[in-house]
Amino acid sequence: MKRFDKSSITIKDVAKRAGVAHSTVSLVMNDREHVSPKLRERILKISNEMGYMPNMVARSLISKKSATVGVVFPENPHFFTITYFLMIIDGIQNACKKYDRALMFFSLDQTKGESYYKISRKWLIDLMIILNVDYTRDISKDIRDLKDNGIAFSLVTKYNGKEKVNSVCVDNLEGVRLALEYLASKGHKRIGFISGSPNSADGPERLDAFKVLSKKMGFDQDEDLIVHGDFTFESGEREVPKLLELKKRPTAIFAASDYMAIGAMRAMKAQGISIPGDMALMGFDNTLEVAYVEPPLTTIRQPLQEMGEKAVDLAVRSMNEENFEPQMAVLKPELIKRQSC
Amino acid sequence: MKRFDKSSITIKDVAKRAGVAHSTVSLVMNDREHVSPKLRERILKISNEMGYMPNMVARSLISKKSATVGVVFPENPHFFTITYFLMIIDGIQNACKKYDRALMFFSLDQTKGESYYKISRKWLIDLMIILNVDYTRDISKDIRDLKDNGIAFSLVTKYNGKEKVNSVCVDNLEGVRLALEYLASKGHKRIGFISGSPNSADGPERLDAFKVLSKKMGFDQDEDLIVHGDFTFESGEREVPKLLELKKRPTAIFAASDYMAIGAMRAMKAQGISIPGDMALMGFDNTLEVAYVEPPLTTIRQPLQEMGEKAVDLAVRSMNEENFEPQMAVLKPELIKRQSC
DNA sequence: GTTAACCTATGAAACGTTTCGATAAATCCA
DNA sequence: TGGATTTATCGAAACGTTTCATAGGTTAAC
Repeated sequence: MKRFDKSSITIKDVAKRAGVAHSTVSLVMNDREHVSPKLRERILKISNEMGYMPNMVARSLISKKSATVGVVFPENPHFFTITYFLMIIDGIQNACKKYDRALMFFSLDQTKGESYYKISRKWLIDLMIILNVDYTRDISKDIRDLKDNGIAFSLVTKYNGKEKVNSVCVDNLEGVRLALEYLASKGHKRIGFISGSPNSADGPERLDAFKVLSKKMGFDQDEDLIVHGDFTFESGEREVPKLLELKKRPTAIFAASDYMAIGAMRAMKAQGISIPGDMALMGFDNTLEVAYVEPPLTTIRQPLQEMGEKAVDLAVRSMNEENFEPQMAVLKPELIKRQSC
Repeated sequence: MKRFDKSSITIKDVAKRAGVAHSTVSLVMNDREHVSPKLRERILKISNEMGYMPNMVARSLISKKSATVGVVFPENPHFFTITYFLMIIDGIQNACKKYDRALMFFSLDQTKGESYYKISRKWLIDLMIILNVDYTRDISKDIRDLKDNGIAFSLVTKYNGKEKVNSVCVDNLEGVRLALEYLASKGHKRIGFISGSPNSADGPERLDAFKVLSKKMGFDQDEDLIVHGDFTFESGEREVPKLLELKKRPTAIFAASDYMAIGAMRAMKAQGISIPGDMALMGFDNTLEVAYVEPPLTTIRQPLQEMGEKAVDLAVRSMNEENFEPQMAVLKPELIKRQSC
């Protein structure tokens, strides 16, 4: 096993060259007071000449802060191909730039069930973004550990535990309302719904919203107009035939995620159903792909990038502001009209 | 500014509880020899009870290794929405799991032109993957610094400098050949080409391959059958009209990237051109989106996930094997037949 | 029964920072 | 001018590890 040891320039090297104590150089590097302007100037010049670069790891060890944003993501074989998450991450990366932090990723299956808190301790992550919590797993102890130890974090999902935490989510009721009102305006009153995963925050919320609003708006109320997916493409493709087989077919289908809508679209095409001619189709999320499908999918946009950025903003505030109360940011969805309705 | 200081369990805490020196605990934690089985057992038990977790930062500082893979990515406003890179990253993440390393990202615009080497020193990154080198920037000094200091790295692009380095790329000549032979087999002999960015490795390579092969295969050789894009959607949309305006139109268009092909597709649709009825269209890459466009795009697959994984594999080997010679891995492309030809 | 060889465990030093109390120098005020 | 106050700089300690030379304690060999 090779080692690299040609050591790089440290704060002590700079100090020696400048003929001062290395603690003084440290003060300069951190823009702290109590250093005379001319000495500061001189040290800065020398450190530039020498190409000094602070060692973030040593800094991290002593200060117990890491200058990173740690993103914890759920077990998923091909996480980095799921554009839903990636748009959130794009927002997170934006924020990283703003706060000058590097980005670290931790996959839950890799960390073998280690708690969020343990991950943060292990890597001295002081700012953590938690994506898409699995509701079958009880994370309340974990959340408490994070809070008790003063680690700043946000969830990008709704959190139902009793602890007050930073979280960012979309207004699902409003999103479903936008969709249903739009479909109603197109004359639909018999609407099929493909629900999302019951083990998430969004799945049940959108389902409830659909039930409540479709009743209120006077749509057909048959039990079998609702089928149950899990947000994935495959589940959309699998579930939509149940709607198509109904003696009395819906005139529009609303899927609780874009992936399911695209899956449904494939299944519908396979049966020769024309969209929107024979049947209208709507999705939810506005992920990257949906502008490219044929027909381009009408959907409800979740402001995913904003959500990622906001999650970091909140965590940063709870780190910096003395009496910051953790908060839930509920962002507004938006109707994106394309050609599938 | 709040601080979190409720300190966590360290190796010394475990040592104290076990009544041994902390260096002994260290030996146990690292599975090193020279510890009697029964003591090892006891220490392991105690450390589990106490929930000990090694501090990776301290470990990193002393060992000058970081247990991470650092990915350096090019300046790009929305990097995390570019599926081309993300598929590579998905492969890198796979490898991270395999080698039990965490993933770190460094955006070149954020690091404000810091050299790769400086980034690696700053964060003690000992394994680095460099995505998509900009050929207008001379990185040879940077590359030499990395090599001289024993930092393992791979480029995910072809590297033309004189230093031997790990790199992973696709066989562009073969890819273009697959595309052209397929088009020829469909009876095309007048083929328009949209080239990629001249500041990359792949752009000029695919362009040259097109020129050479299209001559060899006896296709029409008009200068204006070639237009110049930069791999982006917008450039495809912008450039393709030049081909459509030709007095003698091509019967097929081959774009050097999928994004350009999709852009071209939009422009062609806007002019009422039917694909593949009026004109065939091929892309290159097989990014995520192209299966969803209408018609689904026939393209040349780059094995992006494999490339990401291979890049890490090579870097790991050059770190672990005493006399490992850096190598260039040229992966084979593959023809993906869909419905645009 | 002595010496050599080995194995286990130890303690100190090191990694590159930040922080903090102490000291020295400079400035102030009377 | 001298004491008090402020400012500038320093040195040591700490962060949580790994590593390495060394000291005891066993065992093996003669």
